[in-house]
Amino acid sequence: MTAEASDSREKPNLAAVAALAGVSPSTASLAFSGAGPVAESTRARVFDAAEKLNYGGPDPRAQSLRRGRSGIIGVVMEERVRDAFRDPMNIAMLDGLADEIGATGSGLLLLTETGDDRLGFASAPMDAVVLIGCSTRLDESVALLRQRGMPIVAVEAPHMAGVVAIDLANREASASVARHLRELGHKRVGVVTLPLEQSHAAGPLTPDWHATATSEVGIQRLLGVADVYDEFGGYVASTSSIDAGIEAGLTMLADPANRPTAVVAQSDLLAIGIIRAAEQLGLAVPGDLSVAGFDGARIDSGYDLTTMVQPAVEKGRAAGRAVIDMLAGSDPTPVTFTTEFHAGNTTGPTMPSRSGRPASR
Amino acid sequence: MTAEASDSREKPNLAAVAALAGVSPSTASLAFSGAGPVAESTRARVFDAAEKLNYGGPDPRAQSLRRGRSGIIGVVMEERVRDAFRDPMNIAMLDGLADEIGATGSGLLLLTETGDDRLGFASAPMDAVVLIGCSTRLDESVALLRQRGMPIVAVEAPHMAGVVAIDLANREASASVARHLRELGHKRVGVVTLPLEQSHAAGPLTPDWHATATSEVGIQRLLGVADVYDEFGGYVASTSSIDAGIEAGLTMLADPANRPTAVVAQSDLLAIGIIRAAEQLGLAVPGDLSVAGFDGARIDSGYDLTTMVQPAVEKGRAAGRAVIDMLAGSDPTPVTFTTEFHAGNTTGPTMPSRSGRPASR
DNA sequence: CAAGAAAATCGAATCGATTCGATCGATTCG
DNA sequence: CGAATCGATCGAATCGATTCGATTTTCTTG
Repeated sequence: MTAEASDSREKPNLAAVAALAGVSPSTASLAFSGAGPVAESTRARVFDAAEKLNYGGPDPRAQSLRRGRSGIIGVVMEERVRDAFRDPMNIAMLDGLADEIGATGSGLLLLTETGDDRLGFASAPMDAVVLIGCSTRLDESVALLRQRGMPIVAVEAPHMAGVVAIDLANREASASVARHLRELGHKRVGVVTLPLEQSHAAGPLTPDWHATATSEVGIQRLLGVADVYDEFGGYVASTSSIDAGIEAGLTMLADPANRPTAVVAQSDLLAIGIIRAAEQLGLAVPGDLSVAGFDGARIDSGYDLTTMVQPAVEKGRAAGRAVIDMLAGSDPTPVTFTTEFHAGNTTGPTMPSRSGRPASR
Repeated sequence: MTAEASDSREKPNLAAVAALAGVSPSTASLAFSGAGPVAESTRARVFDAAEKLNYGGPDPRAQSLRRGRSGIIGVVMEERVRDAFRDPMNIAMLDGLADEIGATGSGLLLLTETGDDRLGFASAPMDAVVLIGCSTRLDESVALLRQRGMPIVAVEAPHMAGVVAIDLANREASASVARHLRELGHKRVGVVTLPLEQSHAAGPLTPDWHATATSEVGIQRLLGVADVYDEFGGYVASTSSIDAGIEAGLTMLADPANRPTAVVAQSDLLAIGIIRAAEQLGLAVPGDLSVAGFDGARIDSGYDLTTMVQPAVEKGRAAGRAVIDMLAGSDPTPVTFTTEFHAGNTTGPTMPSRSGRPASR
């Protein structure tokens, strides 16, 4: 009986197609996948049957179970989508990642770690995971993933066993900027950092920041400045954005008697914000205040920002390649990228006779 | 024999855990999923066994086959990641989408339609697909998806049967801006459009644009201007970015004798670019040139841009809700959002005595 | 104390495909 | 002409879990 051939209500499966075409399911599978030898006439018959039944090809869910691969790479970002994508560095990294991953036919699954998702995101059918800009708060989830044998690549995260690290020489880079400012004669510098803790609370940098900070990037860049300056003021921004930079700037620069002559921002967005704040307060950049950034984001702002240019797209690429290597069975070597100093027009020598007395003792 | 209990090389599965715990696989499944009644002692035994075997919980691949759901929503964007995320509107939509989708425990699979991926992306294990800013070039892929019974939601795309549409009243919005400029006395206006064809080639708007254009958004916004002005010059930008706007501006404003007094840009990024171009050419905004944008992106530029504010996040949210509805079995009603006019300081009345004679005949 | 209800557990079918080894013809070669 | 080969196709096992209906155990209650 061919009764089931015209059963047009249920979703058709490969077996139904095979039955209609008069071949075995295995042959039909071969016809679709292209692997293995199938006679042209048979192939045609299978495709005809598929079209007749409105069959759209093998179910990816079943394929991924059988093959043990889903063709999906998870990308975990700490923040919500809106914030994560406001940062040009994240986008650049994602771009590089998408480039490499896309070439293998896989897709990127966006896993923003909002609230209670923490435990849940480990249950998505992915082949590997890339951690981008994540602090340590992911410990449990990562442990779960690793236990499952899932390849994990982390970009600029604290090192963890079994996790391939793609790093940036943040400390050295930050020290370079600090040295640049010292050479220009700056004695009083302020640092505006990326969020250091998962609370993302803004406020002055306290002396005991080291005890509570969890953000690897922020910590390293702070240490870089500390390598050059014994003392410096600081402000922790709530996020990497121009607005957060303005807020930080307005706070740091508020008191004329106690104002730094140079500010090191841990991102270009923050730096632009600080410049905006300076403008609002009537300070000239770099005349009254030098501002240096970090990233090399080339933000349209009317200034040529002094900054450390980091190869963000390359970082993403490297992460992608690491994932591909791991899925192929080989274990990739961790990579550490370096930055390049870019001298712009937002930093300059200290004015000899500006504020009364030099501040550092 | 309990020989297989200590087989520590292969990845453990639920059956192995159940065996070690001395229960049936079905009970073990119940213990993990939480559905169904399981005695506390049994649950503990199962979890112990799982830990002993290093079992990380049910395999998502198998779950998605059995359940028929993968917990993954595909997001198709026409451009590559880098370009797509440069546009604040895309990010805002994605944010709203992620918000709604994330609440259901699903994730977003980024499908940038680069090159030959066209056929491939239909084979990812997703439960539904959201098309964001896509032209008609996706026809084949969409047909394939629809054939497979996959729910499809399209934001501002040409309407297609079986695809839920989330729309914006682009034409009316664009007409509003045009009317605003007419009321200010502008006779010669220029339009800078988003890419109209998939080639993304930049260049002057030709009279026969209507014949080849495929980008719904660009078309509608052009028609809106045409509803108010019989004649206008135009330039097609290569993408929605400040740089593309600068390029367009420099071209359009190059010839002083044949220069519009007002420019309508189809995005805020383009508008900012045009203002920058005007500045470069020594034109004052809005003194010599009025510029209006579209989106309400609130880009930091020193200007308060006259623009149409669109609810981008809400659009994303609506798309998310539509997806959720469809997956729940009900069919959502299409939504059309409207924009709100924002009068900024980049548009103003025409100078009575600027260029010799009014241009339109 | 027996009967019925509720709770806990189990067996077996199922989701939809892939893939390895076996089978069956047809062709080729010695 | 018999044997070896190659191409095409098929059977059956497998991937790893979920879930429905059935069975057993436990707790009430008349």
